[in-house]
Amino acid sequence: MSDPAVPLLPCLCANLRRASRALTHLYDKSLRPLGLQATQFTVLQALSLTGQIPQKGLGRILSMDSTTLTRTLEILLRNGWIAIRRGRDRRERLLRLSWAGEAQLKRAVPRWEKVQARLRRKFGMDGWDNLLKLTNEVTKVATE
Amino acid sequence: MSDPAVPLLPCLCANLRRASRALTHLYDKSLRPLGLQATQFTVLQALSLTGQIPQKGLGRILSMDSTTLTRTLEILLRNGWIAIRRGRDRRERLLRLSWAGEAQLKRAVPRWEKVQARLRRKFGMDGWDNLLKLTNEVTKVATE
DNA sequence: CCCTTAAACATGTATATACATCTATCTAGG
DNA sequence: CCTAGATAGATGTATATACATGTTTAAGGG
Repeated sequence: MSDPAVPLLPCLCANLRRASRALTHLYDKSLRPLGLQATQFTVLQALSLTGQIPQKGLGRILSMDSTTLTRTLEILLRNGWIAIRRGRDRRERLLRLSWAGEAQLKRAVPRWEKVQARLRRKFGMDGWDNLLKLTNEVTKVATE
Repeated sequence: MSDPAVPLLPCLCANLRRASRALTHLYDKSLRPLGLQATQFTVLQALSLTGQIPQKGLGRILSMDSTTLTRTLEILLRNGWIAIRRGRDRRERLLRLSWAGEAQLKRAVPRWEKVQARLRRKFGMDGWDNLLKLTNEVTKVATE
């Protein structure tokens, strides 16, 4: 009781990173049968929402360094889940889901929904919305 | 306006990971002059709070795989910031801060406090407490 | 005491992440 | 047109992260 399994850490970053590790574990476990990691799923889902988009733009949306994205896109490309072409600005790479990528996303979504639903149940509607809102706020504040 | 720079993502994991990346960036920037990463600072601070503790126990507190910790501890050891000895149970490694580690932590704390204070100002007391509580809750729920 | 099983940690491998630096391309002045 | 500066992305390097697997030690049952 005085020695909880998950003690509150004094550092917001430490708390958030720990939560991120723990939560990612859940999503990863659920997606593992499809050979997908949470990050990869996120990119596929984001591409599905945005449609064709330059790498830089996707990086901004995900608050992810463009060079980090380069490595993840390499994996998605290797698996045939995305297609890349040069933009009119020939420095840009325009990204989009491939057919196989859409199919993979479609396979993944039910599993993802199950995890989401389970967590929504555990947190309650209010806790859930609060969480989304607050984490979004963190990103905004940290990005300014 | 209809295309915010930081759109709310439908996936809790994606939101949390994004916030984690953005927030880590702040802490890392602040600690960089000391050659410390946020994760390393977290381990030093945790060791300062717990005192001597086996690797497994530290992993549990941080919701971090023990093998992940092995690699981070390697870095801390290389820098002379921690000391490791075998436990009575000779499988265990008992971790503690070294003198240099305490000194390094002491150098880092003022920078860390500045970031924390700045964020606390931005979120307000309530938002701050809420954030700590909620992220802690996420860890608990995801760990069950 | 021996054997089986389990626990703690190490190691190999793959991905996630970002910084420093480099190349190619674009843009704005002249 | 040309050049200087800025931007998009690639590459090298280091750390963060976890899984599968291997090694050592402990604990328990015969």
